[in-house]
Amino acid sequence: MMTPQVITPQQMQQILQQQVLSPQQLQVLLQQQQALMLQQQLQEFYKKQQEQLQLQLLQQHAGKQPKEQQQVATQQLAFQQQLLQMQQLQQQHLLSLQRQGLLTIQPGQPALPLQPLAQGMIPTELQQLWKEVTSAHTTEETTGNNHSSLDLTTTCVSSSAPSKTSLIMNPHASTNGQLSVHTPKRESLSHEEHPHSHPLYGHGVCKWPGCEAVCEDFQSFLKHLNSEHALDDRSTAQCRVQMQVVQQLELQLAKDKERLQAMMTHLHVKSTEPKTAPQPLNLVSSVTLSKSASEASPQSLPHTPTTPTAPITPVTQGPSVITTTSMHTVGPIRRRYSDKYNVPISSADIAQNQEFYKNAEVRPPFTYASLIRQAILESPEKQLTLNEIYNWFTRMFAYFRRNAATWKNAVRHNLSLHKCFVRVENVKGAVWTVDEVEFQKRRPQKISGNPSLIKNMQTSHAYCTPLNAALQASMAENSIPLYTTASMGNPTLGNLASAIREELNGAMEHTNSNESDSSPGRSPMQAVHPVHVKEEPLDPEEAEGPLSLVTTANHSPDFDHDRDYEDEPVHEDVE
DNA sequence: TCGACGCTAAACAAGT
DNA sequence: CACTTGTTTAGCGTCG
Repeated sequence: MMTPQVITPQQMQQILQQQVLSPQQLQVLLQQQQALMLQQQLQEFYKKQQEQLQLQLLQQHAGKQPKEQQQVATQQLAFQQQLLQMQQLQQQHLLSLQRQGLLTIQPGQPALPLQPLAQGMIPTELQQLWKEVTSAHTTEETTGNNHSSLDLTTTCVSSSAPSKTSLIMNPHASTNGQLSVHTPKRESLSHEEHPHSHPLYGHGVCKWPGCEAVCEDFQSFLKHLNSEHALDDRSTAQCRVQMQVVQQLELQLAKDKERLQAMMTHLHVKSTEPKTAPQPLNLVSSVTLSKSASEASPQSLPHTPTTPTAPITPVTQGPSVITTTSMHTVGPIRRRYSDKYNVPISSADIAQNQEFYKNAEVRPPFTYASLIRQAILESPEKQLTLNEIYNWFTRMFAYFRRNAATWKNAVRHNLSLHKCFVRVENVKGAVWTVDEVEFQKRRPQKISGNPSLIKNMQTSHAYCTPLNAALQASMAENSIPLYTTASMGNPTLGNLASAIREELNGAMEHTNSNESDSSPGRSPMQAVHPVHVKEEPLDPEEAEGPLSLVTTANHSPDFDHDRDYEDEPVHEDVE
């Protein structure tokens, strides 16, 4: 961690899951990783550019036209300068990274960024080539620079490769017109309208990449711009770098937008359809509810939209972009996914999607255990009677308003079977609580202890934007794979993420305040002592783990009103 | 192939 | 007796 290296996603996962780092450290780590990635990208770009230049030189080697000798000379010089400037640029970038504390470069550390320039680029050789070639040098490099120096700032970034970007954008621009807005014309217009809101000028500083020169006012900035960032080779090189950056970002954005669009389309169809198509495949066929309903019906029934948390892509399908949505066609996959990640649905998560589940007879992608746990944890006392659990199910999910015998049986079965559900004898009968120790105990083991599982997690998310480190830790803890930045674009995913964050915040507060919140010592486990404990002999490790209730602070007030505690007597006399 | 896991079905017991 | 609650077993499918 001291010596910055781009760590593998797996390593990142491990770090996150083992939680050996504090959130702050994680954040720093993430930023460092980003910086390093950027650095590597730059290097690659430089390499590419060099290769391109060489290629150009070679290609034009045959058809040399001894013309414009003067131009050749100047361009040759410019070329050399460009090399120098690129090196400078790299160093500047590195410096800025160092300045931000994102990168620490040891003195002895090999100068990463300078290598690509040095290798494969023998100046004399190139000069030779250049000499022979440059006459016909009408590459895009020059065509792209046919702007006034003042113009350059905007044209380079946004319009120097308009064909390319627009090509990328086209398919998506139509989906939501935001991208089409991003045209050079508009930008330059906006500059004219707001002359003092130059994108390269802000907070009295020139925002030219790697510059950061202080400019008292806008006029001095303009002067600086014209003098320091005139149309020269350095600016050109920098511009190209910026172009590359922008293109990559746009590409990424385009991908994400496409994904988002597909998801939204998918969800929209889903959320409206269910009502109009009541039980297309007769879910009521009493028996084999799950098989008929969740596996067969989806063909006509909307697939569960809840894929939100479905980051895994077990099904190899054509439209890779929408893998998460299409995987719902098969019930078992949903099941598998949900139980594997043991999705701890937070109140907020359900709240975000509650309308959908309430109205659409779509099977929620959560296991019974998860749902039961959620139901219990949502209750103020963190305990529910069986009937209350039933009510929660039917209230929250339209899907559970039919085939009661089946899923109720499943609920009872789960309650009895899973150690994490503890039956507690109460004044007015028995209530069910969640043994968080038990519940939390297993999942981390599952994940952290099983490398293959880690491997299976989507690897890219290790480089996601600096998410709240705590959030990531929470995700890891909850066995929820981290999401890529792309995935975060998904509204439902976002919901989940925010829900987790919310949950975590609550948990944090909970721990920080040392349970000194509204109900001190009101832990259900303390409130009533279980009279019935599942025969499971207590594992020695079971008692350990002060994390017990920490992650359960997901009680959402949003749902309090919704709960129908006919008679919530469980205001047990706790003290 | 095997074990773990979840879901469903069903039998059974005890209590209301 | 019917119903609810709770336990347990069995079979099946999926996944790693």
